[in-house]
Amino acid sequence: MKATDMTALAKTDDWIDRFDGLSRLEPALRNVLTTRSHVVRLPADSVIFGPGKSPDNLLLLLQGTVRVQQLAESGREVVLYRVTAGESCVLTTACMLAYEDHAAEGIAETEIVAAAIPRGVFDELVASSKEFRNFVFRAYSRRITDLFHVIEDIAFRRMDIRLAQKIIERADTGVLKATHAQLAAELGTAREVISRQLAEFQRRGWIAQSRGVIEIRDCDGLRGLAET
Amino acid sequence: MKATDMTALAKTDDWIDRFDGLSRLEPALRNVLTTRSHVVRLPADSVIFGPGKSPDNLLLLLQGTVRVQQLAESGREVVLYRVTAGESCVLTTACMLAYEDHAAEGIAETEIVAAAIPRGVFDELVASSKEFRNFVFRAYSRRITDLFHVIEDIAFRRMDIRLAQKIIERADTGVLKATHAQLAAELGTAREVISRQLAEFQRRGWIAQSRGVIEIRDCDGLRGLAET
DNA sequence: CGCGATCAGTGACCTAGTCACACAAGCCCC
DNA sequence: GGGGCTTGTGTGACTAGGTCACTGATCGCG
Repeated sequence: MKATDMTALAKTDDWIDRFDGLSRLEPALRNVLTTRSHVVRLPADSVIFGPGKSPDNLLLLLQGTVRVQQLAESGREVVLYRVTAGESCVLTTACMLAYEDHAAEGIAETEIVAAAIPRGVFDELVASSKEFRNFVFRAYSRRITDLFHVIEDIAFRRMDIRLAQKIIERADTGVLKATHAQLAAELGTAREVISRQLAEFQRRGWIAQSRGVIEIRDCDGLRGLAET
Repeated sequence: MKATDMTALAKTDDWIDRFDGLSRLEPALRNVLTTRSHVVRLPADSVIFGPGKSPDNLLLLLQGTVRVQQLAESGREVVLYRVTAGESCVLTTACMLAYEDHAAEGIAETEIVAAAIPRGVFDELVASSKEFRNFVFRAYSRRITDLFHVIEDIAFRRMDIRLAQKIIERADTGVLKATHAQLAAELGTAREVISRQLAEFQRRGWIAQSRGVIEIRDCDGLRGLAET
């Protein structure tokens, strides 16, 4: 489905059903959602929020993915989680709406289409609908679980294992388009570390590499490591 | 103020004012809170929640502190944040209420006194009060900010700096009672690393050590490192 | 006093992150 | 199609941090 189709779809209330938990909203509230939220389209690489730029809408992603990452002064970064179509950005929104400027930012990885719920409407829905509250708290819960997982990974897991997992996770058709530097930012490490690990994976025949591209040659080999 | 006093206090609605944002609750809602929540006292080292043990009350801490930490299979751990008197445990509660069992647990560091708000009352208050909603979302925000900070620390900061900060932060009167193993768990590292760093701090005359006790001798020295 | 439990110190070794490079591949633009 | 630029990758030497297998020190307690 193309973005233009989504824009049309958003005029009806059908898109609500893409969001786990919102499908059971009472008709009146569906109406509130659809009439008082608007659809936005943003090009790839847009900064959705970031230091000094907090959103005042709750975004429900209809299409595309948003990457949320943490930046350090040193220039290093680490990806915290991704928001995909059918998910909401509650955490960061509510987080922003109240507190200090922190060093996390959300970036559109692809062109995105989203329903933007103004803060007032959000508040109204939270007040009037148990379903919506469940939706919101469930979304929070999911993100926080993700964060816990990230912390566990960074603090306790070996780089080679994390890298193997990441390659498997992000290589659609056995091919992953990413530079070593991008993978390093993804995992919160240095580029050289990735280069060395990938060289080892290649030596073992698990992958083949060329500039900006990693091709999986032996998925079982990778998986064997990843599941250690 | 002793715990017994707090128990008495909790019978009036005064304790509400200890919680940032709840002080502006309308009288009717204050009443809901005080009549339908009960005060609990738990001894030090109680497990408030953990794998396989999710709370069904929202706790508002009146006295004591709760440590929330992440456990790894390897046995290593890391402290995520602490909940202190006048704060709530929203994050973990709401987190638990919805999703999978994860590897975080909350432990009473001291004897604690808390107001326990049943899930139903929580839901009712979120629905009926803008103040309460703000309170909840602000609490979330704070915790998430803490988590972001933890991630930044673990991923990008040097151990010696983190250790120096932790010592300053947790040494009340210039003295910190903690074993090397406890500090290691606090920072998510290994005991040996802490031992070596502390030996170095001692060599520089910043601290003095004895079994289970660290005494600050030159706070400026420590601070100089911590603020690097 | 003697004994077990807990706490701290140490050396050898491995993994990860840093620094300073060299080199290679694509890209543009005459 | 040969310069020059930018971006991506490879490498060696070094430091920081984590693991393992110990030893010795200290404490509590019967």
